[in-house]
Formats: sequence, C-alpha cells, structure tokens
Amino acid sequence: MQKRQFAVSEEEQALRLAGLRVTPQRLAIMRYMKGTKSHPSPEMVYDHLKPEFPGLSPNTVYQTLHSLEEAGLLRRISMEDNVYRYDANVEPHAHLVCRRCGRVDDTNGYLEPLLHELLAKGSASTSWDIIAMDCCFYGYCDDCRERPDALRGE
Amino acid sequence: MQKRQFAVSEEEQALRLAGLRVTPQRLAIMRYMKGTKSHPSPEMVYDHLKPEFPGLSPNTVYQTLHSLEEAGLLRRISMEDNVYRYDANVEPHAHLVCRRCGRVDDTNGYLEPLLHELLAKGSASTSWDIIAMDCCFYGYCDDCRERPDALRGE
DNA sequence: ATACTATCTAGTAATCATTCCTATGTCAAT
DNA sequence: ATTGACATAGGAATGATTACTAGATAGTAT
Repeated sequence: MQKRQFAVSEEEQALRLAGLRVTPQRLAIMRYMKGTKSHPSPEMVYDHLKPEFPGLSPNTVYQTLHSLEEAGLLRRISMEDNVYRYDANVEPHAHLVCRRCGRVDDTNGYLEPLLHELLAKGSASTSWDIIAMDCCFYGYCDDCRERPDALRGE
Repeated sequence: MQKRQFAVSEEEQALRLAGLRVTPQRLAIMRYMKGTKSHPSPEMVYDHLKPEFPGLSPNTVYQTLHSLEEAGLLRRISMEDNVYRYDANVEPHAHLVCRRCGRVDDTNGYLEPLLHELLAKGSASTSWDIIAMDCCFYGYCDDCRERPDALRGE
C-alpha cells in the first residue's frame, strides 16, 4: 500500500510555505479564490462560505484575505466603487470592469506583452521606486450592453 | 475705455457650458483643482477651502466634485486605499501612487503613446464596450524611498 | 498522548468615507 | 423685483473596513 495517508493539498502547502497556520477557514477561502474568476470582494467570499461555516465572521474573511495578500498568494485590486476585490491570479494582467453590474473579468493574454512593456517603461521614466502596476478598463459587459434599460436612454 | 466690466473667468465659462449654476463654492473648487497637481481627495479639497468658506460643508464638496465629473471637467480616480481622488487633467495619462505617503503624481508624457496603444488594443481584444481606462503605478516616491524608517527595515 | 503558547477566530464596537434627507438659501430667467 | 429651480449646509444614515478582546485551536515541545 502507498504511503500517502496525508495528502497535502496545494493550498495547505502554500499556506505552510508562507509561514501561515493551516485552518479550515483559510483552506476554504483559498480554495474558493483559486476556483473563481469573479474577483470576489470580502463580502462575496463571506456569503459564499457562510453555509459551509455557519460561525464564520466577516472579520475573519477580511483578515485572511489580508494575510494571503501579504504572503503574495492573492492580489488586492481597487475598482471605482471603493470596494476591495481579490484575485488569485498574481501574474500581471489587466481588468475589465462593468460600470453597470460591477462584474470584473481578466483581459486576455493578448495584452500581456504590452503590459510588460508599460511597466518597464513606466519604471524607467520616473525616479520613483515602482513595485506594482494596476490597469483597469471600464465599460459595459456583454449582458449589460444588450439591456438598454437604465443604461443610457435608447 | 474697454468694455470688459464682466470679465468671465475660464471656470465660469466652463460651468455655464456644462449647464451648471455658477456659485462661489464651485468656482473656488474648480480654481483649486485647476491649480494643483496633487489629485486631491474630497477631504483635501474641503480642508483647503474651509478657511475661505467657513460655512462650507463636506457634502457640498462631494456633490460639486461629482457634478464636475459628470460634466467631464474632472476625472475621478480610485487608488488602493478606497478614497476617491479627482484630477483636473482629463487627458489620458497614468498615475504614480506612493504606498507610504499616499502622494499621487502624473506620469510623464513619454508613456502616452503606449497608453493610447493599450486602450486601443484593449478595446479591440474584448467584446465589452470600453469607455475608459485607468492605469496606476505603485511604489515609493523620492521622499519616502530615502527615509528607511518604517519603510522596510534597512 | 499532553501540555503549552502563539496565533486564529468571532463578536461587538468603533472608524472612516460617502450618501441620504431636508430646510433654507441663492442663482438666473422672466 | 418675483419666482422657480437648483445649491448649500447640517445632521443623520449607510456601508465597508478596522480595532479590540475573549475564547478556541494549530503547531510544537514534552
């Protein structure tokens, strides 16, 4: 028989590597973040996990997301509505933000070279120490564009 | 003698063109916004004008900035700290944000062609209706980089 | 296995930016 | 000058986030 009694999940490993304790809440939050492309806000994370963890506190979600961000496992992004959102994709990429429904998508990889160039040239063109870049496109997603109601007359 | 009794300021003209009423508060806010490069938050605008307008309400500042933004005279930008900031420079350009002191500068014009290209390619590479783009560089400004205290050890 | 200790969680209260509500005041067209 | 629509100011309300704290739990040494 194989010696794989303690199958250590990818998430658990990442937590340990970051020097963070492994708790059920953290594992669940990480699993959710890794499995979604919707760039959830703390509130969305909380709502999603509340059924699984009835005693979960919003506070824990805030703190966990913050710890994971500090550990480099998540990226925090700020949109126009002053609500934080988190992204498990740490690679440099830009975001599409819908002005109507608030949805946030990733831009496709096609832009990546340009983003790298922008970061490089941006860093080179200033005396500041640049350590990160964030780029957002604002507009209307496919769903919202097709529904003229409450959009812009027409 | 010349017939220039009613020297209409640039700001007044812009307000009228936008269909907004001309009030002392609005003129003052516009003047301040045009004269600064510091991308003030509503609070900063309020603090700056309070001496001149002892009765000024933060509310008025919020509303006025909002009206001016809707009229296209200002641009609202969102940084990492979930505090709104406003920019009288409506031309497309990116921002430098200091992670330590919060200062916000404009990037120099050198990046403009790249930003235009990014907006064009970004719009072309998605089915969404893109109407705006925002790009921020995060790091440490000259002052904060030179002061190691509370920065990052060293 | 047990005990210990640092860290984590949850719950409440506090904070901060922003918006809502409304009475009063003011601009500008007649 | 009169008037009606829009602005302002002030206080209360909202909503996201953080602070504080007591109790629970993970990880480690025994």
